[in-house]
Parts: sequence; structure tokens; C-alpha cells
Amino acid sequence: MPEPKRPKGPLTIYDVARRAGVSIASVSRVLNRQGTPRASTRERVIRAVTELGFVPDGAARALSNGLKEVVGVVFRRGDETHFEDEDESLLFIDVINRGIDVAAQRRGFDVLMSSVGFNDENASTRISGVAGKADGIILHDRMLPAAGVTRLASTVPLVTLAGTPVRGAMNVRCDNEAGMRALVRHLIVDHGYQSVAYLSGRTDSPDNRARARAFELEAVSHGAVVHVGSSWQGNYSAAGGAKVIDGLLNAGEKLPRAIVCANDQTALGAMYALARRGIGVPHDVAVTGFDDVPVARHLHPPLTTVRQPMQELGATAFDVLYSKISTGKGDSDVVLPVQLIIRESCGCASRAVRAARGGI
Amino acid sequence: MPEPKRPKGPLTIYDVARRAGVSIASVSRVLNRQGTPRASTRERVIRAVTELGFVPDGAARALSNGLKEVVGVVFRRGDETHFEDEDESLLFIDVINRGIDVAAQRRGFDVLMSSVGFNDENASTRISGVAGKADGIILHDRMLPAAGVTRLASTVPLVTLAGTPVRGAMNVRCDNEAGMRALVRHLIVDHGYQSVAYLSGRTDSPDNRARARAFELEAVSHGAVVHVGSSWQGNYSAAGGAKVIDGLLNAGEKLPRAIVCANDQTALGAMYALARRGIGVPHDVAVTGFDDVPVARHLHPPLTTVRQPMQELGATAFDVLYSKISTGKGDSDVVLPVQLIIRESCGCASRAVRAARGGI
DNA sequence: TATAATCCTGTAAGCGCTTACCGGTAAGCG
DNA sequence: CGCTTACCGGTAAGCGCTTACAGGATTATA
Repeated sequence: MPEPKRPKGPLTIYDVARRAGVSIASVSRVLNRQGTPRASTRERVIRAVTELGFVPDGAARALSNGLKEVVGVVFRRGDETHFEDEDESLLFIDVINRGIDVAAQRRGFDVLMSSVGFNDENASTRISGVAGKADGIILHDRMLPAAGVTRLASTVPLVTLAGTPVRGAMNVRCDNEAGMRALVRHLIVDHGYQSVAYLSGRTDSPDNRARARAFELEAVSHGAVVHVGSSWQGNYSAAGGAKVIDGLLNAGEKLPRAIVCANDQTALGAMYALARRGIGVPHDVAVTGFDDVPVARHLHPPLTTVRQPMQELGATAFDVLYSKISTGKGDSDVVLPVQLIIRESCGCASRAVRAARGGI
Repeated sequence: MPEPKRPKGPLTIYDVARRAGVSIASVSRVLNRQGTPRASTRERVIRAVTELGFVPDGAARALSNGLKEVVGVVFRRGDETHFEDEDESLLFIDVINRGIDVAAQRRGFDVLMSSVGFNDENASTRISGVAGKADGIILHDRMLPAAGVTRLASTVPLVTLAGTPVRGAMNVRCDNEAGMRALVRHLIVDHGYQSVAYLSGRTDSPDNRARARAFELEAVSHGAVVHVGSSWQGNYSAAGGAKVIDGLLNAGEKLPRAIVCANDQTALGAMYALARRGIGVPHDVAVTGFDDVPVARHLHPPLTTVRQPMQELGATAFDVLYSKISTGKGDSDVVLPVQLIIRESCGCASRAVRAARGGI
């Protein structure tokens, strides 16, 4: 008899018990290595399990011992109409998610992902759905208004990855201010650029606001001419960055010596638009990013940017959440350090370039 | 009274029922829009739910009605020792996962992700864990030997994303053969290259084997000189591609006129290694990829490659799985078409380049 | 060999939710 | 006005698993 016939629906622990000739309690004990079953019992159970290909039901398990071993992660994605063009926007979020995943593995947790469209109204419905299936959840930036976060946090262990923490919820973020200050200082002090612009991200993003503020404070304090405002309004996407540059150029504006972009995507778009007009980077205009997305080092010229420890960000978010889930307490605002990554788009020359210019 | 005190542990449907002054059955019915509760009942329940911030437990729900509304996805990641350098390898898998996610949303499913290290022995343990928490699972390439897949598939609805289908499981894949034939034909017929090499991927990958075979067949049939073999053995990574080129060059080998890489990562590494030696692409050696990863168009020169509809691949995998879960049957081998993407690394000139060369 | 101490193992309760089933109330009809 | 028909809403069973509790088997002690 090849396959032991499996009559009604999926296997249960009762099927295994019957086959092994023991009780369901014994099966459970062997499966969870609790107690000290007799060697013969253990063997019979294990044999039955493998012969049957039994996989215990996670839902029943979770219901019974109050732990799902699942962490929910919710984030925004481009609207699903365009399959192709949103590729770029994956990167930042995905790297964070990978960090969450790695940390979760260490505790035997799995990660339940759920994305929400940018214009999706019922984000909170989706979030509730995930919350019900997980022991705790991690919310990427701009998922929910502050009030909603606070409310939800009173029901479910909750970590946000926002620019600014919200009352009641735990939060993990990067030190935007320090990174921006270092970047601006490099451009103005080290390179001597006298006019600088901030090509902003979405206005509703706390990260963007923090960066914009730090940018302006630092640039002004060093006496540089600062370009900001509605004509410099991007939206975190490459298309947005390119559009700003095109708009400025079409209006006949003179560009500043350096353009500080809200993130790497925006810088990518800006550099693309500049190249199309024949404007040299960094020779005519310096461009910088923020995030240090993987592609940043492959751009031409390689992008000077501020690295956020993205994977660590995710890992830390999980660790904080896990601590809350298992012990009931967790840090409410963790700030991770960032690092200025100097490549060539700011005007610094790589060793190779320098050598070529110097002859030999 | 600001917060209605919430005594023991998380809220249950009983708490809501008590507060609304109805039975748990009514609460459940309102929550699931079943039956036709009286308007007043409905309102009282909804008010109680929002006041309490109640979120129904997914595990209990799943246990009760036999549907978790979760699809598991398992894939390999680089070993966790290196946080930074594995960034590149995210892309391919992540785009597919995004496709799964989008399709899953449409059915109200969420996606349970679980990655497994390349050298992780107990991959099957991890997979079982995920299987228990999901209604069905999707396995990326090379997760499990064929026998294991067949076994598991007899217990859980299962879709593989492998180069070749396995008995018992459902499979979704791209048309490697057609893509490779078109690519080779372009290089040999359109460009007239007489010597071509295949810089391979991992030998244990069915995708790689299919591509290698198609490459050789097509190249030979057009009378080109073919370079293959152990000195052309890569591993799907950029580092692997660079290492092959370095090895060949250090050994004093003469390179063929065109190098067909097993995937884009490999091409990226190969181009990097060639650039370091001052060998021009495509002028001295043409290089092509496979996959059309997002960065491919940003390389210098932009990479000629074969586009796999990766997001669609993921979406299709989910759809097939969903059909199996809900109706009990699903296609067992779906093949998606690929598309040759001609950019510049093959020797074709972009319009911009052509214009520049032509004077004007 | 009788009795106590130790181990295992089985029985049954309960996790939070859905839903079949049934009783009660309101509306419809002769 | 009494009886049928509808319609709601409540009670209770059961989803598959873990585990407290207790009983039977086994071994140690006298």
C-alpha cells in the first residue's frame, strides 16, 4: 500500500496519535520536546509523523498557547496600476524588512507582510487584519495618523519606524539631524559651495521635515545661500526629482552649486534630468542623496549620501517589539546613528579619477 | 473615565458582547457581515468595537473556519554574517515577492515571509513551520530537493518557482529557452559575433541548466565558437562573475567577443572586472544579462538582457495557489513568456549615442 | 513480597471564534 | 383575534492543539 489513505481533510494530531498507538498528549509532547517520553514512545510518534507528513496547525497552536510567533509588518507601496515603474521604490523598505526578517528568525518568528497602496483609504482595516494575525506589528513611516497609532498601540504591541515618535507606541529611527548636518558641512566647509538647495521629499513625512529643518539650520549657520520652497518640492521618487529639475530649468532658473536631495531616489532622478540637459555632475552642480540605497554606488558619478543602517533599523525594530511581547516592556524611542558616505557626486574625486587626472 | 479598564489580557469577543449588551453570536455576525442583524444591534456592536479597540484574533478565526488567509513564501538569502554586501541579491526575489503580495491583497490574503540561509541545513524545518501557519506555500527556486517537494505537496497546497516542475507540486516559471535563443541569435546573427561564452550560474539551479543548454544549442546551430566549462563557472553573484573574468585574464586567456551571463548580477560583476582591466564594453567584449533587474538600465553601458516578468511571476504563483486552495485544483505547470531587452552592452547604440557619434 | 516513590501517559478542559440549530417575538393573514 | 410565517438573536458545539491533573505502570526500598 503506497499511500496510507487520508480520508477527511487535513491531518490532525489525532491521526498521528492513532497511527502511533499513543494519545494526543504524547504526540504533542514529542513534537514540543516537553516532558520525558519513553524512547519507544518518542520513536513511534516520530515515525508516524514522518510517514504521514504531518504538519501541526499553527492556528490551533497559537490559540492554545497564546503565541503566534508572527510579527506583522505594514508598509506603503506604489499604486498597483503600474507594475514596472515602481521598481525603484522597493529598495529602501525591502532592506528594512530584510533586517526584520533576520532578527525574527533568531526568535523563531516569521514575518507577515502587508502592503497598502498610497491612496488606499482603508489602511487601518488592513492594519487591523494584520494585527489580528500577529503577536505585534511594525509600521513603516506614514501608515497612520498619530492618533490612530496611539489607539492601536493600546491594543497591540506596536513599533513605528517614523521620523518622530508617537505617544504610546514604541519607535525606532535614524539620526536624520546629525546626518544632514555632516552632509551640509561637507558641502559648504570642505567644498566651499556658497549656494545650496534642498530638494525635498513628501511634506507629510516626518523624516523629510527633520531633514529639511536640519539642512536649513546648518546651511544658514554657515552663511550659505539657501534655496528651498515650493519649486523644490519633490516626493521621494526619481520622477519627482527629475520633474523639479526640469521645471527649474524650463523656467530659466539658475541652479545652485549643490543640490541636497531628500533621498537617493530623488537624487537619481535629479541626476538623470541634469544629464539630459548636458549639465555635469559634480562639475557644474553637486548632487547628494540620503539613505545609501544599494544602487547609489553604481550611479555615475557614484552618489555621495548619508547611510542609514537600514537593515539594523529593521532588526532593532523587531528586537524592541519582541522584548515588549515577551516581557511587557520595551524602549519607546530608539535612535540609530547614521554615517556620511563620501563618493564622487559631491565633487570629491575617487582615487581612480584623481590618478587619471594627475596623469599616471 | 478616560480608558475603560481592560482587566485580564487581550480583549475577546465576549468583552465586546457584554459591552454592547448582545450575545457573542451577534458580535460575530456584525463583524463578518453575515445574516441581517437589526440596525440597532449592528450599531451597538460597532460602537462597542471601536470604543474598546477590539481586534479579533486571527488564530481563533482561522481555527474555527479552516482558513487562515495567509500564504507562506520561503526563499534563500545570503548568510547572515554580512549585513552590507548581500544587498544586491535582494532584488530578484523581492520583486517576485512583491508580485505575490499584490495578488494576495486582492483576495484578502497576507503574505508570511521566511528566509532560509544558503547553508542552513534544516530548511525543511523552517518550511514546515511556515506551512503550519499558512493555507498554502510558495517555494522559490532551490529550496528543497525534488523528493521533499513532492512529499510536502501531498500535505499542503504548494507552488514552486523552479526552472523545472516537480511531480505533485504546481509550478510557475519563465520561458528560459525562448529568451536565451533570442538573445544568442541577436548576438550572433545581428551583431555577427563569432565567439561567445556562457558565464554560468549555480550548477544546482534548473534555471541555469535550462539557459546553458539553450545557449549551447542555439550558438552551435549558428556556427559560433562556444566557450563553456569549469573556467566559466559562476554562482549567480556579482562576486562570482568578477572572479571568473579575473581568473581568465590572470591565466592569460583570450576573451570571446561576447559573454552571455547567467543573470544580471553576474553580468554586473563581469562588467566591473572588465572595466578594472580597461577592457571596453561593448567595444572589446559584449556582455549580456538575464532577468532585467531594476539596476540593469542604470549600468554603464545599460545592460542588454532578457526580461522575466518577475512581478507577474509572483502574482501568477499566488493565483495558481489560490485556485488550488479554494477549488482544490490548479494548473501544474505555467510558463510565462520573456522579452529580449536590447540596450547597449551588446553593442547596440542608444539613440543618444548614435546621435553624438553621427556629429551634430 | 508488600509498599512507597517515580515515571509516563491518558483524559479532559479550554484557548477565541464561527455557525447550526432552536426558541421567542413581531408581522401577516383569514 | 388567533394562527402561520419570517426574522432575529442566543446557546452550545466544535475547530486542533497544549497542558493540568490524575491514574496506571514500573522500579526502588524494606
